[in-house]
Amino acid sequence: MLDIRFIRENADLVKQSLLDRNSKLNIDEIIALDNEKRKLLREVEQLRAEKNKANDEISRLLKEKKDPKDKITSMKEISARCDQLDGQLRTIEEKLNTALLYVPNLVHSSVPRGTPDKAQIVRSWGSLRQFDFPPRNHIEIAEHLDIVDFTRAAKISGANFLLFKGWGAKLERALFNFMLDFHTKHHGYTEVFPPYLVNRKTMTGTGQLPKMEEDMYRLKDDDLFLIPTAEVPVTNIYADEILEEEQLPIYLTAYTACFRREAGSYGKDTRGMLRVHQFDKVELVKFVKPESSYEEHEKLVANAEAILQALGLPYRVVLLSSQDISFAASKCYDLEAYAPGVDKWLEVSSCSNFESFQARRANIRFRRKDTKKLDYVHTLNGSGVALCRTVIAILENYQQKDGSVVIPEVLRSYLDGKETIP
RNA sequence: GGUGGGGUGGCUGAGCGGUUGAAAGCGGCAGUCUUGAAAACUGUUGUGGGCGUUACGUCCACCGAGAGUUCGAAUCUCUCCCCCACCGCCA
Repeated sequence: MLDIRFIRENADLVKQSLLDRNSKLNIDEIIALDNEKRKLLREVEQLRAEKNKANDEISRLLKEKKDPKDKITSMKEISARCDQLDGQLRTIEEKLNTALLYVPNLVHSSVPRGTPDKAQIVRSWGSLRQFDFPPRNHIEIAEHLDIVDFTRAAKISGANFLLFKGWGAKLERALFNFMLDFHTKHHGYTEVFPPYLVNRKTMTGTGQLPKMEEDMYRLKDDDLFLIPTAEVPVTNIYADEILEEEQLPIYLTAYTACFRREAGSYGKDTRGMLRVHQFDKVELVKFVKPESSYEEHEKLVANAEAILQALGLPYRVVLLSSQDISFAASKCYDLEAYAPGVDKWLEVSSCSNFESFQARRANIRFRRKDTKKLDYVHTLNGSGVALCRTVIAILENYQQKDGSVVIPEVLRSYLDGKETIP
């Protein structure tokens, strides 16, 4: 969420940012609401001040054993007027607060403006493998090795669910174990294991609600939501808390399953393993001081890249354009691993700086040591990395002519020392 | 799910209709003392917001959340949420 005062004082800047995002949101309506709110607030507060004074008078009269009847009568009047105005004020405040929850974050100056094709490939790593046979795609490989059962997954849950089997299931487990170990050992992250079900407040804190409710799995009876990413529970760990400056930066990593309805995303990419309703992901979350958040962002991306490098998967780093970054983000890099079987660059990580957008919503602050003042932290997160598509990249990059798949070296200790599947 | 007890400032904890933003203690900060530190003593110490001639002043709000009673609510009533204990169920 943006600070209403900031919006009021920088209306043109906010409008330009909305244009850059191709958002149709009307900021003038919000500013008008804010003006109306402040006007009412002034009136209400004036009445309240009168009320307080009258109350002191009554109190004094009672103490002096005098009759406060006249005062009480006039106080009744003030009270009634106050209640009426207060009601109006509350209605406006509610409208304003709701409207503010729909305003996306400002776009950082380093983000290329324009449509998604304006994204910039910042760097690439690894070389694309030259095959001496036509590479198969991951579906063929997985079915041949009998490590994913698409048919039975559909039977027990529906389309776009996966059932990993045998070495497929083990590979999945090996991957997230390896990633968690890597980030905790080499990158200084603390591992957490959060709940998969979260409440409405938590979903609002990171920005999924109220705008994207349709994309979320929701348990109606309890008003709980299945997390679409560990970002949601992990970022909210410090909701409504005040951190000390010395505690920052805080680096957390978590493995969770992620659940996405992706309502309306039919068509391409839905077959097989590219877009599924449940997938595994290791997430990286940072809480940092505002002045260092862009530096921390670059480090976060490097942490995610290290995983792909360790796995030996060729990838590229893409700086998303203003119309492609998510609602809550100021700046975002995607990591795309190359999958030769489908001949595609697959998004396996998305690393964003949210600046104070989420911190403001979730009310995560810290106290500065020198000035003793409170300030919102900056939050960042990135996948480190998302499985499923990483599995695809591994299967397609490491496939052999005979149909087997070589296991990346770093994973072997997690797989009984095995070198190939089968 | 049932019964009982609770939710007050950074923390512990008093207050249970009228100068209570809230006692006291701890912690934090500043000072005195000290070669320095500790101890002791003294002072100080919340957050958010409105307005203005904006290093300041002033007003308003905030005692889990919301509604109600009342001239007036941290204090009384109701609803909800959360925590603790015990019971039930259970991996």
